[in-house]
Amino acid sequence: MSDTAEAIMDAAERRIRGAGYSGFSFREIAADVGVKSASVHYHFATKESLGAAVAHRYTQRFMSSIEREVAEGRDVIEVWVQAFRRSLYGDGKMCLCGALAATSQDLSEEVLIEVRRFFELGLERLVESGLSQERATHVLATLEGAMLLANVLSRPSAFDEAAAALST
Amino acid sequence: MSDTAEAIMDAAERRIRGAGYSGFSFREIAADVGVKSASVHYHFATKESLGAAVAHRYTQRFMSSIEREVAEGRDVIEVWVQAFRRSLYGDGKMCLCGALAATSQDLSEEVLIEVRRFFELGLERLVESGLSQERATHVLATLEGAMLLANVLSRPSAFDEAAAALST
DNA sequence: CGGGCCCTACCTATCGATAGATAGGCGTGC
DNA sequence: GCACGCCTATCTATCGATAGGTAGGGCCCG
Repeated sequence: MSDTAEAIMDAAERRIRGAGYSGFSFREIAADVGVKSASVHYHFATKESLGAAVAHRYTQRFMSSIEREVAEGRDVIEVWVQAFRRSLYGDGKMCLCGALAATSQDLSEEVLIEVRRFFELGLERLVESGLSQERATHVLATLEGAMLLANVLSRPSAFDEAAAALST
Repeated sequence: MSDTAEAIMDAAERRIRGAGYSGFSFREIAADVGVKSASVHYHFATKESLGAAVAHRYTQRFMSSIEREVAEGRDVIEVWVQAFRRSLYGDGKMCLCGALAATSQDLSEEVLIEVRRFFELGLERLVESGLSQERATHVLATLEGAMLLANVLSRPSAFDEAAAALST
């Protein structure tokens, strides 16, 4: 994976987390990176393949981070809350897969598969950590919803308010 | 408000709930209603004004329904859970304002104001019903996140799993 | 060594489709 | 007769995608 391809994925990730799948274009990404839109097509043949690649990388990174911290013996719920919280307070944007999931009906199959994978893997990890299926779904839903509220209200503290009940 | 204008808002609401703000066009709406795109512009000068009008109507209807049911003496949490659940099981789509909020960074100010209003009014109503600020935020976040998961996973039962903890 | 060859990583230019938006005309009913 | 509702036709901008070309680096073969 070349530096340019990485930079393209970074730019696409930023754009998607702010404005969803329809919220970014090859020209914008190209401008962000400093190349022409045709060069973005060189690295990613279609918009779908770029979207899917970004979602896949996001999921890998996210789950790896979670697994590493859980392996350190930290409380599972706390690890998940902090993973989302870092992302929110870091740049004030949505969870990438949350932003994509909200408009799931205009995602191509290729992208949808990757987005679903994020949520399925997430629930799987939570259940493996000892939570019931109900509790796992509740935790993931609350964290995604908390990101949504904090973002749209431009009030990060809304995330903490919503997530507080998970820790008790 | 003419029948056509109502039909335009109905069509826009359906499209937005499935694919977000960028996920609908004047031509699609026009085809849904059975007129030409220029006629949609006759009723709503700009896409922004249509989006804002739809979000405003959605909020009004939603809050009115909630208030009516709460006035009947039903449990507040149960009323909120059922309001979202009906929408999900009815047509398998997102909460309109949730779908818009997820891509808040590419909404115009006009639309963003209406979307924010939904969440601010919602929190206000929940607090007025006796919930703490934290609890109100938790409930709204969980319900929005539960809609998100149920939709992207095409598994309505995920909503019930996520929301179950709210009723206990 | 060096010429031929292919590959990577970009470029310019352009395609057809579609987006939101507008101008101006036609017909119906009060 | 004029306001309303909808039309045809068209505009400009932008979309994802493609065609075709170029600079430069590595590699093999004689």
